[in-house]
Amino acid sequence: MFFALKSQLEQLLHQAVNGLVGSVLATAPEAAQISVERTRDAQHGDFATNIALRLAKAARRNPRELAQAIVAALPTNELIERTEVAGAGFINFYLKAAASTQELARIHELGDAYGRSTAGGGERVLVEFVSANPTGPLHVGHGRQAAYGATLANILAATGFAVAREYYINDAGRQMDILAVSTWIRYLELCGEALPFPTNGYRGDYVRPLAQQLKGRFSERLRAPASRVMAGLPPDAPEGDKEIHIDALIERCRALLGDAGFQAVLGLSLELMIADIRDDLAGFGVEFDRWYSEGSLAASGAIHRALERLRAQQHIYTKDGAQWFAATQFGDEKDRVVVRENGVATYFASDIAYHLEKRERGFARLLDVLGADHHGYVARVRAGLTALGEPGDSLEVSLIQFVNLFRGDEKIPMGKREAQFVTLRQLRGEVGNDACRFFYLMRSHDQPLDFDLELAKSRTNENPVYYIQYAHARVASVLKQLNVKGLTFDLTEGLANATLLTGAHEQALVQALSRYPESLALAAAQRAPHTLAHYLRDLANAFHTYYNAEQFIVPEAPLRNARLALVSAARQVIRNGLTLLGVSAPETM
RNA sequence: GCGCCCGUAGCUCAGUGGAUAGAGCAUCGGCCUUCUAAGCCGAGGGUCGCAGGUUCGAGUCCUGCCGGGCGCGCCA
Repeated sequence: MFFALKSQLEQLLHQAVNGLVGSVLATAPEAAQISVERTRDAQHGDFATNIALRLAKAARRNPRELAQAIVAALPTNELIERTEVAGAGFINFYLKAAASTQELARIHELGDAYGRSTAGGGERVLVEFVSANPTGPLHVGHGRQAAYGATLANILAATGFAVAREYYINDAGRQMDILAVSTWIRYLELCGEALPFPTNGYRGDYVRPLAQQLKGRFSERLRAPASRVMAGLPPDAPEGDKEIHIDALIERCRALLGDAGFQAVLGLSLELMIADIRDDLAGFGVEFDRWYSEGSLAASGAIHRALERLRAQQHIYTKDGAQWFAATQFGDEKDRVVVRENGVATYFASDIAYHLEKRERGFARLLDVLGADHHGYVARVRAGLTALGEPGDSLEVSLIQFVNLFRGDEKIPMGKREAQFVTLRQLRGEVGNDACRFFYLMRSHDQPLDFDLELAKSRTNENPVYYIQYAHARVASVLKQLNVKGLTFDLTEGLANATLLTGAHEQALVQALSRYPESLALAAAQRAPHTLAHYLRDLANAFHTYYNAEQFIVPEAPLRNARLALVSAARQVIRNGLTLLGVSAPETM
């Protein structure tokens, strides 16, 4: 069984502290309190714990005195060189060189699996992300959600959770009707009809190919004369109301095409939009286990069942002709409509049913990745789950702040209308997947992101993504040079001579490598992929510093192999980390 | 008005209640005859928005204020 250095020390500390219960300590402290941390300054050793400071008050002891007692109770261990009590009552751990060599051997032994853990205990987690309406192509904001969700799912899977990735398709409701009408109007134009495009329709160019496909499949069988389409319709904006106008247009479309015809237009539009989104995400390295249709919830009766359960618990009441869920009783700020006056269930009703269904499928933890503008939604969905008897904390939401695109100093407007550069596909095409994923991930998700296209495209030292990839490529290049010189790398000899790696840069690099499992665990626990990006930057820095300070391919075989064992371990860890981020680890650059 | 997120170096941002607050960029000065200079080394640069509070200890937790972003539909 593999344990990271940090958890090995924590186990020792755990034993020591529990050994003092009954004598020095009255009661055993919570396990979470017993932790060790990396020191910031080598003066304080490799790891340190503040446990004595935390327990001093309850134990009615001087912190330093308590620290001494804990140190005395610490089991001996082959990793620890010495311990000391320092400052206000910290316990500092100094590790033996053997700890470094042991870690180096582990990296080579475990390879791609180095850093992985079973911390999640196989808990089933459903990560739902992107879930953008299929009424248009994905934009740069969705890209950030895609990068975050996919990477978080990777990180959770690597730390022992049973992860499923899901995209919820909002394929029911009025927005889809509007898409269908938009396609149809463009289709009529292709057929030669002249008619105004509705103000509230989807005006983007992406609708035209949908119309072309429609015409290819149905020829002119769905054609209606413009005069019949427009006859007697309430006026569009600016004279009239654009909402009333488009609703009337939807009804006219249904009347002229019949339900089957309308469904054909809608179905094809939806199918093509989803295909486009799926293709875009796949091209971005983002795959889902399931694409879940909102419409299927109504069809399967899931919405009806969820509402019946709420009704049975007396959590639904009628007011103004609509049915309301008493969300305020479960922590929401106001009650919410679940069935409108016209008898149609709301989007929120679908969402309750969907989240309930996720729980029924056996997911212990529901992790929703949403745009920051959806934050008002969290309380009501949680209220719904709670009312249905599900634990409120089984739902966890990561809110992803907005993306501002810049070209140098110039901000690119993101208006829906004629914004010239808004889609994820265009962004990927311009800056490339690697820079794209990395830029999305290098900032904390709860911080708005300024995405500078010039910077992301630049192949210079200003661009952080290449810095990490370059470290990886450099190792590959060193090993290539080795072959050119007619030498081979003997890993066994390298590991056997790892004690030769005593230089400051070598120690720093080993230390950076051994932090990887901790970094991964932290990224998982905090749902914070950006911490992994920062870690990889630090690791690359330790490598580049070493690279510039020492020659690896030296004449003496033992030292050469030891150094190659070290740098190839660095290559392995960089690759492991970049893979989780969805960034490639190139052999050459 | 209410709710959520945020305020840290000139700029963009890290910073799981812990020891002297850190990176990158920008600025200035060094390093290629040597495994890829997309690299390395060094220097300067801070009232962690403001004011209280909790704590042995606060950039981090609590309250208030100031400033910014987002949200408050029988839309999705």
